[in-house]
Amino acid sequence: MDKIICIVGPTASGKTGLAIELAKKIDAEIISADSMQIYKGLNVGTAKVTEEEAQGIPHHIIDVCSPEEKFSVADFKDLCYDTIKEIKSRGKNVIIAGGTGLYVNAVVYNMNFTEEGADEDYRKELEKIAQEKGKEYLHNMLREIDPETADEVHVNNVKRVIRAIEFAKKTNKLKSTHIQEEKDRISNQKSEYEFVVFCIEQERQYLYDRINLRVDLMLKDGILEEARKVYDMKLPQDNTCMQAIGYKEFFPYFEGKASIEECIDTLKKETRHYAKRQMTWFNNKLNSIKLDGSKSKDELVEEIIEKVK
RNA sequence: GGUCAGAUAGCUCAGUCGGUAGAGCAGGGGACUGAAAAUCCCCGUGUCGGCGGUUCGAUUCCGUCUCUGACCA
Repeated sequence: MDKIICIVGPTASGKTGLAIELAKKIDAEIISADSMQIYKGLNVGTAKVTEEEAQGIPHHIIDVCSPEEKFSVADFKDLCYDTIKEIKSRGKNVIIAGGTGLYVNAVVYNMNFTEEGADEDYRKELEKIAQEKGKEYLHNMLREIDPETADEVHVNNVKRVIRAIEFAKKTNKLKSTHIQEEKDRISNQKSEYEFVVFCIEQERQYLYDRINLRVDLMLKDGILEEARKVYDMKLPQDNTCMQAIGYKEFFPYFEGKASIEECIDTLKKETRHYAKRQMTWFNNKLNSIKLDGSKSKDELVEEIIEKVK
């Protein structure tokens, strides 16, 4: 099979299980497209596959960083293409499964990233400006450099404003120009691989019930202990691990500022909100074939194989 | 049984000195190229508990009923 099957869907929609069933059928290995499963030690909270669940199917791009390390889409894209090549060279099929929309798009649309990456020091500098002189001041800075991007990015979205200014400084190019070039390229140029994307859809209420239930199961599986470990690492606020859902929500409890019940409710809520954002992405930013999540795994596996033929 | 509160959006509540009402949360929609599980934007009509009365006009005042809570027996 030349095609590479991608399985996306919101959190708790059943991607992991479906990917494994499919992999067994078509002799494939799985690449995870998940920005948090990248990290070692974040297991229960990120719903990382267990050895038992994996049923011998190799999983890639999991546990490739330690919690204090930085990782980005660009890193993911390169690593993913290398991994695809490596799996293919062994004569195996490739399945990409994951919930990080941007990561999936980077691979499927073969997004180009510029040579220059993030400049942490410059970001800090710009953050300081935003704090001292205000978000409007920073946004105006961007407007002078790249008015088109300034129109696109809302004043309050400081992270994006910072990135756009940083982009212009580091690459000597405007972000708006780069994005436009990329859009033109994507519509003209084919990637070396053919990707077929499937998106699992679940009825909203059912998905939310599943999320709530899954959080309860995570508690039994020791998410609290895991969160405690992350808390004790005392990583800086802007560290990626500190942003993962399932950890930071318990910090108020560790600090005696909230009850455990309150933290659990927050965690469930944040997970629901996250699922909503994922659905928006998958519906609007990625072309996919929809899968009815209420069907059995076997039915879905058949459906996928049929459509990929 | 009696007294006193309360009953307004899915939830918690605010408010209208009488001119049919608004916050937070929940929920919904959206944006997205190196932090993306992040970050950011937009969205509030609901018999103002039921029935009567006063009034040009009641969710607001009065009566009564129902329900909930607290206290007294």
